[in-house]
Amino acid sequence: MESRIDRIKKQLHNANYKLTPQREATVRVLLEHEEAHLSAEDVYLLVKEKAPEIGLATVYRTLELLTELKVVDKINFGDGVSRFDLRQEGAAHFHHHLVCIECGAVDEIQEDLLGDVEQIVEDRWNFKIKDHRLTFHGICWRCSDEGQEEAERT
Amino acid sequence: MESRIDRIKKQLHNANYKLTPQREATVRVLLEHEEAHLSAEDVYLLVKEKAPEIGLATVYRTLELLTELKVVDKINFGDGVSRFDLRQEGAAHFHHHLVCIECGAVDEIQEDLLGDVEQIVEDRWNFKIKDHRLTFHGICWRCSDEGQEEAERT
DNA sequence: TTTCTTGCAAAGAGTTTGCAGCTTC
DNA sequence: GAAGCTGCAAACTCTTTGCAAGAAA
Repeated sequence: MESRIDRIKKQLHNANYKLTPQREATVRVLLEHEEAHLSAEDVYLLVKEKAPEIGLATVYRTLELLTELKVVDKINFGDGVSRFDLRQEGAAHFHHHLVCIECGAVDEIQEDLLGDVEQIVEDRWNFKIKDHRLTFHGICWRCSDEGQEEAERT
Repeated sequence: MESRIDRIKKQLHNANYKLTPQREATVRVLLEHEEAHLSAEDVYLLVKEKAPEIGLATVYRTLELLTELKVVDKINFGDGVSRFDLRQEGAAHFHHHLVCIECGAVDEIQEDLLGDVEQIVEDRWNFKIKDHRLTFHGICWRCSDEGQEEAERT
């Protein structure tokens, strides 16, 4: 069976790029931290653990490349850094995020909840949708549970 | 009748801030360019036309203040700059955006299209929604009207 | 060889901060 | 006169770029 990294390798080759050791190390870090929403700096530090000679610029260049090939999505939660998310294979659209304003946790919603909404937007605004970004800000289940337990305990 | 700027002035006073000439000039620029999604630099240049002595830092500080008071929303379309949007008065939620990947235009959708979706998210993920950000990326009506040949050539 | 890729350091862009002077109450 | 606010310049953070050296086809 073909592994995920093999398929990414093919995608690179198809676009005339090589899967160098540095690029492979970067991709592996992304695969090993799929739901972590890592910043470039995060990725750099993690790659460095295995391949200490790598430079930050290479990580940036690799992430840019992967974004271009739509292997990852570059996202921005408004905290000043770009974060990178592996795109689900075969996913037509980008997944959604739940950002907790209490603890900062970011959860993912893989389901596409926007089918109807997109239809409306395309028809009513005559806008051909290629992708979307949907983020909810609020209180996650962990934080609202915590409050409750604490309330119950006392 | 009470003007919009009066209401903003009150909001400031309630939070123990003053509406200084510099702050007023900044707010006026925002009011005069409501759908423009101005960056801090844009605002600075526009304010400068009327009040040339103003400093960029003051504009940044004012925008930060207005964001804190929820008079404006700080948004980010992934192009490296923060943009500032006056919040509709009385709007429970933030409006949505259509970003054209051809020409870069940003249109607004004031309607709240997410009622059903939010209900699902709150129930299924046990997440208390406070706000949301929804942006569609695609081709706007202007570009699909005029740029058809170019799109087909590639 | 020729082309692509890398690491380093420097540069760049956007934003924030320290501080002395100025307003306002 | 204390507190808040401003303009300026310097500092800071994140990201990109120039370049010489290295790896791969």
